[in-house]
Amino acid sequence: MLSLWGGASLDRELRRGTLGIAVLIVLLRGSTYGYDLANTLRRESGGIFDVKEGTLYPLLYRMEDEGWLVGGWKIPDRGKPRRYYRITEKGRHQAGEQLASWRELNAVMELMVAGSEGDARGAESS
Amino acid sequence: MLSLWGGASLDRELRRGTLGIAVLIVLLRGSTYGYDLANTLRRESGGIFDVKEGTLYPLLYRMEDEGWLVGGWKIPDRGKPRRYYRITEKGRHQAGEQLASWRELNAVMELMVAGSEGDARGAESS
DNA sequence: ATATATACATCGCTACACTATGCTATCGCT
DNA sequence: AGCGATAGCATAGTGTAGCGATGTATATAT
Repeated sequence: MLSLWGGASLDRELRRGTLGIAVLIVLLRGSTYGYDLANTLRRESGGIFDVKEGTLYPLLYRMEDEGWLVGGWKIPDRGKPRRYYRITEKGRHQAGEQLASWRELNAVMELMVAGSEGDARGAESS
Repeated sequence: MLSLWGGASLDRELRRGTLGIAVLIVLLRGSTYGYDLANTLRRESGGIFDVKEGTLYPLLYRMEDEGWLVGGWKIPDRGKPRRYYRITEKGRHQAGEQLASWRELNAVMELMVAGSEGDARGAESS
């Protein structure tokens, strides 16, 4: 693994917090379970969200505690029991809020970039 | 000041990592010191980046360790000594990389949102 | 039989943001 | 002269999240 950000496509730090939004967004489409959620995230993000069990399950528990999701067991005809998560009204609201925050943050970042573009050089006013 | 995220301080997570990019971006304009950097970030972000000393200084130390910044003391005619940070070539490169990653992540997020927009309702296929 | 995929759970490590605190220097006010 | 506010850097302590590792268990493919 990389120490801070050196390589890799996208790093821990960048994904932080964002993963939560992504989970809510996917759950807006309908209820699903952890394993499937992980695969969906991995597939649709082109591998950027390569979420581990040790990350995803605790995240889902926290979201359930917050009341954004409700989980329930389903026993399929064959295979292991799955815990399906459905987004609540509160969670739906959160998804909207967090997405708005994300976009605002994005706008702020781009503004700051624009403010730096002109004088990127000529910095050493020592 | 943008209070979103259910009050419970989840925007912390969202800022994580992003703050690092923001610091690099501001330093692209020229060298500056911690206190001023904090104010610049707060002002230009409209309060989103309300960075605390306990966050900023360790972050600057880490970046210096990584070789993205070089710090040096300057004694002003009046006032306390300031530690000015200048971005290195390596840091400049990092800024570009991280910004590209940030934009890629942003694009992925918007794609997933678009994929959820149609069936945001009608989810409860319990 | 054995490997792989499915599926959930949790311990333990590490990193990091944040609070709180401490220190010193200067400025403005009275 | 006294005092609070602001400037400016530093760090110990706390809480929490990501994630690797590991465990459990079933189904399918080779």
